[in-house]
Amino acid sequence: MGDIALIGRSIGVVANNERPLYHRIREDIIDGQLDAGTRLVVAELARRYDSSSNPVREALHQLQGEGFVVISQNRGARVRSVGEHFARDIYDIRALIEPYMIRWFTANATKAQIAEMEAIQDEIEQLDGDHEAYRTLNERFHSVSYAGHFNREAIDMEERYREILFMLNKRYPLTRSRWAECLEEHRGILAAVRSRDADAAAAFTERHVHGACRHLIDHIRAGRGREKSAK
Amino acid sequence: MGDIALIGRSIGVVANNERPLYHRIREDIIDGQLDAGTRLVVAELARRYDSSSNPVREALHQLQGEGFVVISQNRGARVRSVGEHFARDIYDIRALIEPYMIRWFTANATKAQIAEMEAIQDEIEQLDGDHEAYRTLNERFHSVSYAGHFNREAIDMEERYREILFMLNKRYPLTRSRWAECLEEHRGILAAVRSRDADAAAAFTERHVHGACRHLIDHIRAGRGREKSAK
DNA sequence: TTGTCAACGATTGTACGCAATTTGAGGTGA
DNA sequence: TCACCTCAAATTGCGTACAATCGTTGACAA
Repeated sequence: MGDIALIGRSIGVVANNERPLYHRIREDIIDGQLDAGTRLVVAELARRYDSSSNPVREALHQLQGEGFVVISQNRGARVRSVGEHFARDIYDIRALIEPYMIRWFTANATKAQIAEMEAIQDEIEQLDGDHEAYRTLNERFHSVSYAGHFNREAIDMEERYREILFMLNKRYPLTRSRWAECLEEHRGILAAVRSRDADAAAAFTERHVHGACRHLIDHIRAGRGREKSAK
Repeated sequence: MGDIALIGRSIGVVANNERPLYHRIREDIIDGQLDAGTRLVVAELARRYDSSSNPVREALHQLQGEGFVVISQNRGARVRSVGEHFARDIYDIRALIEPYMIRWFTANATKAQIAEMEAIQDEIEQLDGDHEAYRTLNERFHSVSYAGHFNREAIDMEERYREILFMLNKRYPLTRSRWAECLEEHRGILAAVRSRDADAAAAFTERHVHGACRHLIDHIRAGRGREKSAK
């Protein structure tokens, strides 16, 4: 077996087949490797991911379809930059979807699922200012309740929006007061789920989303204020 | 200058530049030229739209991102087939989004917009069983209230879902009873908007969506029943 | 009838050439 | 100094060809 040829080939194959190019670019956008507004030059990306232009173009078009990328005629692709408006629009939608989803969860959750949520919440309670850990656990907390929902379209939408907002939120720290609110809201959700009170669960969830929205927008505005004064 | 070459070239250019390939395929999917489940073979489409494989591939990937097409690894693309489940999932989401949008419209509609809605509703009232016309006017009726909304993401989502459901609903006629319900619901929405009663407008809108959902699903089930007995 | 396997069709990735467009740099003139 | 023009480089978008790979199909044998 031609070792060298195989090695050369397999490096390429491994790098390419590891995962679809589309996923890799998407992840790099979400975790900030490619941050908002960055130009996405086809030739560059092809080199970067050790691929060629066709797969890159296809991935970019798909990402445009999902809203992560904006392609303009003859001007190429850019990572979608999420401004205050867009963020508020998305949170508005989440404020409708999440209560809808938690309602079903409240009615259908198994004891094991509830126990899992409680375990995660316990971990969160014991956290002490570690934002990174909080974001991860918060994600897990909510995904317990949404992952099993019957409405796959809603799940996918939620995921997309969560990812988009994730890459925006990462830039801003959680204030102490918001942290406290989050704990409060989580406790409220848990209590409601335990007692199978769908209305209460929905109400707490809506508060949770609106709270997150206000928190983010305050930070964006503060950030813009600082930018302006720096000028 | 090689005339023949130029002619060959210019025909291609004219046909291609009419509109982006992506739009043309999307429209053909929505209005049923390419119906659900159809295989989308790249070479075929390239011929059909007088283009080449690269643009087709890109268009298909973008359409996948938007949910109109499903691409499976090494098995090619198909027009997404919308089953009962998916339809209900989408209607569930619309039942959240549309009331949200009508609320804003109720608070912010200009007199001219309300008058426009009334004019469209008058036309609908005078219709007599013409389903085709009803669908068009119904679309216009609702687009008056949604097109001006501040939440662009919600508008785009609504439009996508409406198009997906449009291509499904087209296969089934409107029953007399559903027709009557629709008129009733429209009148309710109009009255609520006129009196700036957001809650009422939202309630009627939600009923409108749920009614449409039930109507469609009944037809799908009836259709399946007929298929089975035909076997 | 069932299972195997080879041929075929289609997708997927790669490569190259060419036209059209955008963009930025530099020069010109008011 | 500033507006405006020109031009060249960079990049996109499209067309084409081709190799590798995967799924499917259908013939054939057990």
